[in-house]
Parts: sequence; C-alpha cells; structure tokens
Amino acid sequence: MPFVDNIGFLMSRASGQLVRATNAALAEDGLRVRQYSVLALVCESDAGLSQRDLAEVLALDPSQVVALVDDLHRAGLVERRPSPADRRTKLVVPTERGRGVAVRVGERADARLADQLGALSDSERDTLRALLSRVIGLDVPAV
Amino acid sequence: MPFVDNIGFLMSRASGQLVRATNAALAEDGLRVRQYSVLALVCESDAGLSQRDLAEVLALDPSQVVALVDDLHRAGLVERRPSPADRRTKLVVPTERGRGVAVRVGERADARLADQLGALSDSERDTLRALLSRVIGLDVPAV
DNA sequence: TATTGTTATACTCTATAACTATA
DNA sequence: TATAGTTATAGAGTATAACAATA
Repeated sequence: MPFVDNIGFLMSRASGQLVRATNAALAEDGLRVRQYSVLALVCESDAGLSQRDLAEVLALDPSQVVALVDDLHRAGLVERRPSPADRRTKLVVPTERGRGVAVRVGERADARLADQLGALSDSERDTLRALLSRVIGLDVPAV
Repeated sequence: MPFVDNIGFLMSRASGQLVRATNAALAEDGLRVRQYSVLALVCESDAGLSQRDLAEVLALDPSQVVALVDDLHRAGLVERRPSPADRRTKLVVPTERGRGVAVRVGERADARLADQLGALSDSERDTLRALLSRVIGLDVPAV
C-alpha cells in the first residue's frame, strides 16, 4: 500500500486541515482551538472543571492547561475558583462574557468545520466520529 | 452535541496518538515520522521526487522539506541529484542504506500503527481511510 | 515574470523535570 | 507519600517573508 494511503499520514493531514480551519474561524475573537476547547468544556460543566479534569479530557499535560487557562483568564473569559472540597483544586468556570463568546465563536467554528466536512454526508460524519472515538479508546471495542 | 464529540477534537487527539506511537517506533533508528514520510515517498518513486513534489504530496511548505531532506541526507539515507530536465530542480533519491532502513523501520511503524488501530476491523480501517481521504479532498466527493 | 530551492524568523505545540501547597 | 497546580526549558511543528539561481 502506497505511503499516501497510510492511515497515520491521512489522519495527520486531516487533523492539520481541520485545526487550521478552526483556528481561522476563531481568530477574529483572538482565540485558538486549544484555548477554545477549554472554554467550551467549562461552559458545558455545571460546577466548573478542575485543571486536572481538563488535562485528562483534552489529553494534555497539566502544565499546558495552566497556560491555556491563563490565556482565557487574561481575556476575561474564565475564572479560577477555589474548590470547596479540596484547597489544592481550582475550578475553572466561565465568566458571563466567556459564555457569550463561547456560543458565538462555537457557531462560527462549527460552521467552518462543517465546510471542511462538506464532502461527507451526515451518516458518514457519524461513522467518522465513531471510528475516531474507537481509535482514541473512548469507546468499547467491538467484541 | 458535547465538545468531546466534535470531529475536529477527536481527529486532533487521534492524530496526536498515532504520530506519537509512530515516532516511538522510529526512534531507535533516529527518525521521526516527518523525516520517514519523505524517505518512504522517495523509496516508492522510480526516478526520485523533487522537493516541490514532496511538499505538495505531504502538504508542507517547501522550506520545511529542505530541513527534512537535510536531516535524511545527514543520516546518509537520501541524496539530492540534479534534475536532467531542469537545473533548478533537485531530485531526492534514497541511498542503498536509505532503502534498507525504509523497509525495516516501515515494518515496525506499520506494526505499531496496527496496534493503535487494534479496535478496528480490516473493513473499518478501509472505511476510515476512505473517509479521511475525502476530508482532505483527495477523492471525488459522492454526488 | 514565475518557479525551485534556500535561509531566516517567530510563534505554537509537545514533552519533561522540578517545585509548592495541600491531602 | 501522593496529588493539584505551577514554573521553567528544550525541542518539534507551523507559518511567512525574502532571496539567488534558473526557467
């Protein structure tokens, strides 16, 4: 099989393409996809997420999460709140402005992503989503 | 739809995982996946590939290809040959040693990749390959 | 004029190690 | 002793701009 059909190569190219397109969609709000992923996650959460939770979900090193939360905090989009249960833990929660930005840029990012996936039908997108989830080990493998 | 089901996010995580695993497989030969991709491509080619060809196939900037070819040349795995047709163009061709290394590390890299895709059946891998090709626009979209 | 390869530069991402404060 | 967050640092990847040689 020729190298250009290597799944790792195809995945890397596709990922780069999607990240570039998403970054372009987020750029006018001064965000990049990694910062936005943190913002989107904490907006989905009720009580806020610890930085450790964020690191695990995003598969990032905790030290990287520090920098991303710093960026969002500097932009006034999130705050760090002390956890009532554990004084080591800081819960990252969105500000009002952060919630608004998340909705707005989320829509633009989703639209851009949809453009990138234009060649795929809805059911093909579902298939792709399921296969990717299996690759990263989030779902149980078929027995 | 929760952010963790975002196709861009899943793609990015999957890509990172595959690249990491492949880099680990190539490490004992002092290669990384980007260098290996150049080596693999020129080994498939009969007459060698120009750096411009490589940049296009790999979706890299030509200046990045310069650095990758430099690395491989320093390791004695490829050579730059003047093109008979165009004195601006340099054809990148593997050395004998380069061909040997490509076969050996290619097998290890393929095995590692197969491990990473362990949860997927053969037909699912084909499906994934086809969907990724469509995303990056290599294939004609379904009409 | 346009293209091939090249150099230079800056920024982002990734990977580790070590430190602090709490548990 | 282990965990959450943090700082620091180095290396790899990405993105542009500009240049020389050649077409």
